[in-house]
Amino acid sequence: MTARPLDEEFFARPVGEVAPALLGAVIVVDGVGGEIVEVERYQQDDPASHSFRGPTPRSAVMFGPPGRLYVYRSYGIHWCANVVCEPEGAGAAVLLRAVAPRFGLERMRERRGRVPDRRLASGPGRLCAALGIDGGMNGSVVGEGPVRIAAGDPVERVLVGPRIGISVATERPWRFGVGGSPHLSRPFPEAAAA
DNA sequence: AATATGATAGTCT
DNA sequence: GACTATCATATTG
Repeated sequence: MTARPLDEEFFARPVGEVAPALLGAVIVVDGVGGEIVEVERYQQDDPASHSFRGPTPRSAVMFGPPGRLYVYRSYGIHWCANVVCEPEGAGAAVLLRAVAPRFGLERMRERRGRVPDRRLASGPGRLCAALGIDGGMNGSVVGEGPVRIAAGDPVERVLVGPRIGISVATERPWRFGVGGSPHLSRPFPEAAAA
């Protein structure tokens, strides 16, 4: 891989650009990872975002510099990982929802137990478990610590749809996926194409 | 295959 | 005191 590492400059752009651009990129944590195949976009003008009501102790990282990890606990059990976008203060981030396993498969299987490879990292909680991301990595700089993200091959078909697991702003089509990937957390409601 | 439910704890009102 | 940016298991068809 002669892949270009994605740095702060990449993530400083509008989250609406960064989110789909992250599809196909390769995330690796301590050598374990793969291709990003599903993400969601969040921003401050967004009732579903943790940044909606301004900075709080939890969401503070979202308002910090771009290119950092925002990790939070979900439903008391799981970890979910985002990458902060846009200039400092904006409160925008991209939630990493699914990865196609490519490196460190053995390690992922150890951490996830006996599940089919297609479900190793297909979901925000599963992804964090498989890659070993936890709250201790909240605020860490992508590219400087164990977490690396590199540009990947262009994605042939980008799927777009409503986000998962939220109860407000469901009309915003801010979930993005790699068309045809068997590693999506859930299928996209595809418009019938004939 | 689709739907239902319980686990579990931090965050905010 | 209510509400999650979820997941695994159980149940029903």
